[in-house]
Amino acid sequence: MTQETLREDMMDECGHDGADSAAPHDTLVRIKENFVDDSTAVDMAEMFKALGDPTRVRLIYAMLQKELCVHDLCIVLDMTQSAVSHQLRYLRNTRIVKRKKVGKTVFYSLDDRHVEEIFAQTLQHLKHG
Amino acid sequence: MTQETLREDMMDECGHDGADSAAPHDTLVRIKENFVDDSTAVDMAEMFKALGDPTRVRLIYAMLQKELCVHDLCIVLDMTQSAVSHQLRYLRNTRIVKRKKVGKTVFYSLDDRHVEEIFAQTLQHLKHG
DNA sequence: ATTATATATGAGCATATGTTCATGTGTTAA
DNA sequence: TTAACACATGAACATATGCTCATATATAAT
Repeated sequence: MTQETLREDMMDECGHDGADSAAPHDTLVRIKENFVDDSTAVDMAEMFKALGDPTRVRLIYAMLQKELCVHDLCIVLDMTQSAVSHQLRYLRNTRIVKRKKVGKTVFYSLDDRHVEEIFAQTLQHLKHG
Repeated sequence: MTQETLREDMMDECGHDGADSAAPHDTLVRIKENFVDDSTAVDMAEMFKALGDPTRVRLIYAMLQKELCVHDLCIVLDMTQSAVSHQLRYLRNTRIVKRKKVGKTVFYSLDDRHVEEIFAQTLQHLKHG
């Protein structure tokens, strides 16, 4: 066995199991049973992916200070309106930001207070390293 | 002006400025001055990017429960050793996990307590939506 | 020494991502 | 109605990503 997928029904014959260099069978079974739901993992990954781009991080930072329209976000980030608009759509689809239309102007703001906490924790992590 | 980059020196002539539909000049200047360092935004984005994949989310979830060797992580995630190893390297390069070698076995564990908090906050965010 | 085990890694490939360019939609002003 | 403004969006293109396959390295067992 070199590269084929390891399946649950192989756990019994896995020579690794029980050796003191790896976790006992029961432990692995328990971890698998208590494991994250697949769709939850996907949802979390999508959330992080949404935060995983410098432009979007900067957009969020700007909106942390104040609700802003697209035009002003372009100025603050020094980027084209198209690029900013595309990224705002991304953040909107992920429900990270919300829109408020006033005349022909559209204001964007954060849709969730948790993002601020996530940012704070991440900054802590970066300082630690 | 349709698509060219908006620059700071354009803020004075920006007709948008001062209209009640957008932030006044001073506010934008202040936001730009207090703005995130570019390299900080990049670092944060890289951190989030590292968390922004279902496989890596699942790896982290497994290690939240217990330090585990590569072999056992393959079993828990039901993925090939190569795929898991590649992703572990990614997480290692981002300093999210650390290695501990015992004989020919390598144990991986989380290198930072903040990750747990970030995951908790993110779950809160997902529930809210 | 030879073989087996545990993990790491380079190359290749299909797909995803982020920006630009051009253009579309909706709203206000003249 | 026409023009101007604010924003949205599809197509295209270059780069990045995540997996597989084959193979390398390192340690242990025979």
